[in-house]
Amino acid sequence: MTGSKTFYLTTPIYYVNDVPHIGHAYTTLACDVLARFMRLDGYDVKFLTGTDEHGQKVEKSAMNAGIAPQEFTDRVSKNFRDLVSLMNFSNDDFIRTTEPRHIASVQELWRRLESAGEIYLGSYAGWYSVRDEAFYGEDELTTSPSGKKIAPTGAECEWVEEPSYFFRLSAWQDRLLEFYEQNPDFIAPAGKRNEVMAFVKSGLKDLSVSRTTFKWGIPVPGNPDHIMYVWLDALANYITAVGFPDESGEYAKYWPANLHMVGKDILRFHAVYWPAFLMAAKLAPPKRVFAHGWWTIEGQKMSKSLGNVIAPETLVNTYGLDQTRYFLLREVPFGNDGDFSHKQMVQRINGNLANDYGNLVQRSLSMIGKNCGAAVPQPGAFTEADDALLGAARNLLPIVRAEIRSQSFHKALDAIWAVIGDGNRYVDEQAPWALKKTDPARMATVLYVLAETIRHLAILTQPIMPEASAKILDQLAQGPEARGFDRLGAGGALVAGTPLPTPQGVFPRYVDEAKS
RNA sequence: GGCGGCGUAGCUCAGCUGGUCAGAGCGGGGAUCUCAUAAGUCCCAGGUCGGAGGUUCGAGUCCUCCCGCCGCCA
Repeated sequence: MTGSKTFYLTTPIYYVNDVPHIGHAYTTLACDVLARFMRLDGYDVKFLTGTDEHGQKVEKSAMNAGIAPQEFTDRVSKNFRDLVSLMNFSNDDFIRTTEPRHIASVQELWRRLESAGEIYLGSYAGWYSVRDEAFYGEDELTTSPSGKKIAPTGAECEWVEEPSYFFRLSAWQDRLLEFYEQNPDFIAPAGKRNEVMAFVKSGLKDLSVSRTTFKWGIPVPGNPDHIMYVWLDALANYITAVGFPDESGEYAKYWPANLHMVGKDILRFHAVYWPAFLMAAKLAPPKRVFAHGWWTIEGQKMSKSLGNVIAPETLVNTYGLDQTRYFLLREVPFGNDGDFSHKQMVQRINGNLANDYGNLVQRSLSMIGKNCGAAVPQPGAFTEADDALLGAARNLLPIVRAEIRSQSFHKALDAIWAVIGDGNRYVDEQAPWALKKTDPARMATVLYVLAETIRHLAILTQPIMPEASAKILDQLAQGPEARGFDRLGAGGALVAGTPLPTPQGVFPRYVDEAKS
């Protein structure tokens, strides 16, 4: 699988203290589907995910748990590694920001920024609330009767000044705008791109990139009183994972990244700060950042207080793994916010998966099993209808490829499902059960066309639903070597006479227990 | 407050540079095949395309204003 075509994509590194929820699963799922697709399409793919393990809050949580920060993160980062196996993610690496490779990488990045004159030592001053651990702007504060400054949260603030290193972000405003202009696909969706550009146009201030108020982080080279700003630390994981500061090897092969997938809340860091850091360090910026949306649950925002946070495990256990993967990418145009509801999930499972896809496979394969000696039937000459269906199936790859590459997963699925619909219509029109008595040879041709169509569908649904698609391909006696996209089209066509196993249902209907 | 977006059939939404653009899916109603997971297929929605003006031979599709949502920024 080594070739000149490479594709490097990343999820954000997840804040290690979080408990994985549907949002984390969604982000990584989108990347997983893209990664699997590109691999099947012949690319040399590197797919990275991981955990962000530094910062004051981690330090405190560890203290509360009565253990050292490293031990604490070792423990909780497992939650995210478990998510990988739960969701059948195919990442090639799992990075943790506490790893030595990362510390070396970030410190080298710092040195390059510093030697390029992009970092200077100044002081960070402002109204600080110890209780909130946050700075507030003068205009956000109110004054109490006793003359104290009060934050919107009601916390008392004090004026503090601490030495801090700054990154000359203000100097990058014009170059960033130029970069956005020259790379119109750098930020997606388009609406988000406009927001980012408006933000940059409104003026950038130099960015504080070190703190002296906590210790759990990566020390600034040459001045260990300072701990690096968490985002500088976190963002650099993307180059750490390809071997930076070694710029040969994987770095040369994979960098710049083809895609950073992020939630919309962290777009600014990836679309403004990150390219600025990289360009300032004379490194190439990534090619694209995609900001996806949020999920609500049954119409309500997910929140701990409402108690409606959905664990990915719950979804998988309730509805099935591939069903969950399918739903998340089919239900909502990728990039938009979406709502998860039990009703819609059941609708998708029973309508799209069981009735449309599953049933097409089952009715076709079962007729072959019963009427064609459990082997791939011998086709005769193809009719116009046969060619139409086969043509639709064989033309799917370029359509699906274009959609997947632009992260329009829902459109890719729409295109595949259009052919599934064609397939079901074809069965009705050709009525092979009637041909069985009148024209067995024609029946064999019809069933062959169906099997060959299903082969295409199953190969193409592998990235979204790896397990279910594999089951279908098993039933067509297509081994692992016959499942790449290079086998799509007439060249990889099923060979008549190939013995087939007894077909089994792949997408069971979901029956609501409450109603039965 | 500034900038941007949105408001199209019950629901979720497609509709690029103005003239088959009044559509799809789901729900709902009706018909039908019987191979299949009580699955499939076919037909039916008369929605002033948020409101009011304007440009044009002609506007969901462009302009202005208003109303209602949402995002980003301050």
